[in-house]
Amino acid sequence: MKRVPDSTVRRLSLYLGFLEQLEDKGEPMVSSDALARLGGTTSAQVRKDLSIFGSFGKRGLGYFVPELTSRLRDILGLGRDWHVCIVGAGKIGLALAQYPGFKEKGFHVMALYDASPAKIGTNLDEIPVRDVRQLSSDAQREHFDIGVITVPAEGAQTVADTMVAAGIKAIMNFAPVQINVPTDVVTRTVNMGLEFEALSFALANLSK
Amino acid sequence: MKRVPDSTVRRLSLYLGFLEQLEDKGEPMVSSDALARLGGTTSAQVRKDLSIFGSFGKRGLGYFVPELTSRLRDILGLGRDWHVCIVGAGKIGLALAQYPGFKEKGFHVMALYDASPAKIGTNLDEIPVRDVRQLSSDAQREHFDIGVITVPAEGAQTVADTMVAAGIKAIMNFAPVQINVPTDVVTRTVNMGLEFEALSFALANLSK
DNA sequence: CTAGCTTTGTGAAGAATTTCACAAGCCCTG
DNA sequence: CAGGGCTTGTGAAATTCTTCACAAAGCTAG
Repeated sequence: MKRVPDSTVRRLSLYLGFLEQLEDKGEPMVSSDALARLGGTTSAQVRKDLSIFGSFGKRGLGYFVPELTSRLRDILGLGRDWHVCIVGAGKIGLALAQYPGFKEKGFHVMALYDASPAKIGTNLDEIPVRDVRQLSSDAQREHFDIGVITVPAEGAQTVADTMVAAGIKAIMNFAPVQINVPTDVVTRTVNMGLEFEALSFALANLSK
Repeated sequence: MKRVPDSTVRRLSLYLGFLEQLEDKGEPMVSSDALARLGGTTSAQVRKDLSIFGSFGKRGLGYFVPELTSRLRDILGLGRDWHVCIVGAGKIGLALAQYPGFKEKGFHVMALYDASPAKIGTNLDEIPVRDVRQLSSDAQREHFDIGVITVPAEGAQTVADTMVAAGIKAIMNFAPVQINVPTDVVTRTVNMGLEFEALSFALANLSK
């Protein structure tokens, strides 16, 4: 299969968002040009992005909204439910666990893990908070697909190692450090510090 | 001035993080190769990234850690303090306001804004929570450099419009929608949904 | 059924970014 | 001070990603 640029995957997610809105409004068709305008890109880009996976449109007409929506869901692997565990029941961990758009997309937070005795044993909207030392054994039994790391920088690599050992193949890292994992494990790091520094750079260079 | 690729800015932030660690450890020098390994890239890439802004190294030796650290801080605009306001005192807004690495980098959260009467008037670690209707007048007086949007999708564009009208030139958007602003205003959207969908895509296509 | 309008799908061209590869420069040793 | 060992800085090549441009195909009207 052809290599898919990361930027294409990002845009497909965006298109899917717009398509879902259009579907709610009952729009039957959409053109690549309309999608492009919503997503801040060009119609050629939209068509190229889609063409990697097949040709889903009708010439002269555009794309059927429900069909394209469902195709994109499939492509992005959103047709099924993913089992998620979050390690680190701090501010960000809890915010994520309660994020409503999350479950809607099929990401089910099965459990939170933490090291603090004060938190272990409590519940957050039906989601149990467990001892992080249980993670290893739980992961085997509960088949977590995605592990989310929301612990401070120092603990991130240890948590990642535990997740890898437990057979988790996809890790979302919110700790502000690089984590190392085997090549068969996918990671994404969301580093808010980086985003703010990019803004700072842009501000500092506005007039140049 | 030469156009700077977004990917380069990202990497510079990463390098800066590593340099700060090296500085704490008291390392006097670092090579492009060492930085590359820490950041998961190549030494040529590191040198190209830096070469956009000048030549900071010594051939045969590498880079002086304190000097390069300070140069990168300057380049990224981290030499000064930025005044930040956060609109939306929900889970994510509060988590951000309390994020410790934030103030260290010079991003000072001056105020939180919300529409809920229950929250308005309270304080969070010395940060006041104010009525969102005050934002416009406060922004003029307090010279916010950066506005952060952490309200639900529906309200994001309105908040962005208010920020633009108040003269804010940089907006960080955590709402899962595109926001439109004039070209002289910089925005970055952090869309966690998108990140998770990228993971989902990778998982769904692992074996292919 | 034909003409005219529209929009897709896609090679080819163009632009941007990354990688290569090597001369230039610095340090150390003898 | 000459030679060997390193590492930077940077044009040139290679690769990746985006934009262009147009033939192919569908729909509508007459």
